[in-house]
Amino acid sequence: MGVTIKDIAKRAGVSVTTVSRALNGYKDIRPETRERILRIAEELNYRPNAVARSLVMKKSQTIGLIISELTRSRTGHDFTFNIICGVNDRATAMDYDLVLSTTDPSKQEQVPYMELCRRRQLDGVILMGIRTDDPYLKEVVESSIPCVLIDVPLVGDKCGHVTLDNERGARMAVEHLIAEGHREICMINGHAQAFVSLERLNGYRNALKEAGIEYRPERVYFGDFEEASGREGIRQLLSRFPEMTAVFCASDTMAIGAVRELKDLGRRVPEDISVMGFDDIELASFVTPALSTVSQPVYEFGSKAVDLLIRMFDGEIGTAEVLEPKLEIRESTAPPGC
Amino acid sequence: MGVTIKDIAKRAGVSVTTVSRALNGYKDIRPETRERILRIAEELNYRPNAVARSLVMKKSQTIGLIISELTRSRTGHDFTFNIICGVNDRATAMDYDLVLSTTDPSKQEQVPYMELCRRRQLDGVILMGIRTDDPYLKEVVESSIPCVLIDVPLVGDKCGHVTLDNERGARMAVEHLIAEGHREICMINGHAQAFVSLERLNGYRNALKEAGIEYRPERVYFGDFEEASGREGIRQLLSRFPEMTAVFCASDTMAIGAVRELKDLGRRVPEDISVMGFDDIELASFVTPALSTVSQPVYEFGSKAVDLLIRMFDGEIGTAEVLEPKLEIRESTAPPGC
DNA sequence: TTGTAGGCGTTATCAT
DNA sequence: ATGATAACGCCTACAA
Repeated sequence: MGVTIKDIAKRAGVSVTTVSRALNGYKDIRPETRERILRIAEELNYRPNAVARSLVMKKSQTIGLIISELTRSRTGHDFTFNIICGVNDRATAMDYDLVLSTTDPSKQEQVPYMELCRRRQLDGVILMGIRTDDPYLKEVVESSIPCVLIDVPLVGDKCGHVTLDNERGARMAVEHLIAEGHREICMINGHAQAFVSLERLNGYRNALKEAGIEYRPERVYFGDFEEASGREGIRQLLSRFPEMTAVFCASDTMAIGAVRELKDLGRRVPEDISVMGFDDIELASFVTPALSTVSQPVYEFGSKAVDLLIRMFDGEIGTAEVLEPKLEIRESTAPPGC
Repeated sequence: MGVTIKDIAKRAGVSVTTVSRALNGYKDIRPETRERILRIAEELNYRPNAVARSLVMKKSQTIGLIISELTRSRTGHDFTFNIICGVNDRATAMDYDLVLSTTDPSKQEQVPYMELCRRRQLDGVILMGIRTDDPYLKEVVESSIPCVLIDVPLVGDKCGHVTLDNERGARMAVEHLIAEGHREICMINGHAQAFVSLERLNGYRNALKEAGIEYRPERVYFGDFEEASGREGIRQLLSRFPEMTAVFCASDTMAIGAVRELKDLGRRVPEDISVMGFDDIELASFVTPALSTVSQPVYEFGSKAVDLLIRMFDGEIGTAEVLEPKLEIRESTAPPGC
């Protein structure tokens, strides 16, 4: 079936060694011989067998993108997709192939990430969607295979991460609300098993502090990033803090849930309550009112992750890549009582 | 680094052959020997090297998912993502690894699909997003490697496809419009290099015919599935056919564009003009008014594609999998003048 | 039931 | 400048 260097060697009347060297651009080969070999390879439409090469080189030119709970969360859709795009594009550009894999902690998968890595000899992996309490997180970070985490701020010898300056993003969001005149600001946060939740909470708190507004922990509802928890969150907060005029949500999905629930409750957004999201998913600009939110350069998360990984292949140690958020003001926020 | 069957053999005091057979469940091996080998493999945390195995077996237990223009089209987002999920989940369940790859015909990539296939010894590929005028389509179908196309109705010995009954879907959409009382119905179609456009056009035409409404080709605008072309399309159609009361769009993205343009033009949806979409992307139910549309079981496209592929591995010839559309009536359609 | 030997396609070492 | 030869980790006749 496939033509191999052996076929070329035979046809060119040389040894496979010579063919291999000619093909790989070694210098110690007579130009004419090289020409001839290259020509024959061309004629025969030869394609190197990456599998054989991986075996002997112990390097597969392949990186793995491992996504936790790919299918389940709706929140992830847009975010995940953009990561995939970024990773794929950059990997392709850098001449790496990409294998996609997913895990589902709830399914108690016994054969986790590293299984795949060793089996397929992946040169490195990019991990996303992992919770801080995921039992395999430790395994991955401790393993010798280079890895890059998305939104999990760990660094190690062969482990780095890329994330957003979440504290800053949240702070910008709340500062905007304050600048508009709000003082009674609640927060609907993600679950505590995500580092981003903690950092966004810090941002919320710091913004209040700087404005001289008291931080009250009971004004923070912990949801799970999904729409339903946004609905639930706003309902609870509203009943306990009827004086609230604005809410900052740690995800657009929750923000959308909050807006919908508010609508059901007969409250207007932003006239009665301002709602700020986080992420800037595609939906954010399509819903009514269009969502004011904090935008993350998600595609860059993916491409930076690949770059970081490849730098570690080249011997560098893991680092942290912290990207900058950008405020995206649309229609869901306005001065109170406006 | 990695432990191999050689290590196990040494430790167990047997030959690698015996180890290999024990591990692969051959029967011609003494139970005690097998037990011992299995135990040692466990102890050593042995993992078979898929690369080595692929080399000798000429089978990689890997399928490729090749997506044309992954990043560029916004239309594709939701559709593509769901395909990825379906393919990934099913492939994992069937014990195949997945390599993701993309092509961009506009970039004149010289090393197309088959390159990847041969290089990585992919057992088969799933292709999506390919235009009928893509130069590589022929190459793929003619090649000996099993392939499944999404939305391109070709079958061959080792080539099958999965698609929707697009004619029926479009017919259902237009029939719904007609049932609501519309008779002046225009269409915003996708580009002619997609088979689905042609079939949806057929559905539109057939629905009109069955209702005794004259089909007028000039009432069909050909866009490119993207939002901008929905805007452009509705503008042109409206100026030429002011009597129009409804429009059927071949994609939700174009429908959303049409709705937005109508809004800009001061027309109300659905009071002045009813708008029907196609695809039922996530956005469809979030925009205002929520989009009436034709739903495709996209996730199933992905999983069915994997199933079909694996059946071809087992010797079956390519077949066509045609899935059923489902009407999703929401708020963007209503009786005319309502 | 188990072992020997050869090979999968490639690269690397060491001669020549 | 080129060629044997030996890996890489695994599988599979064929022997014993």
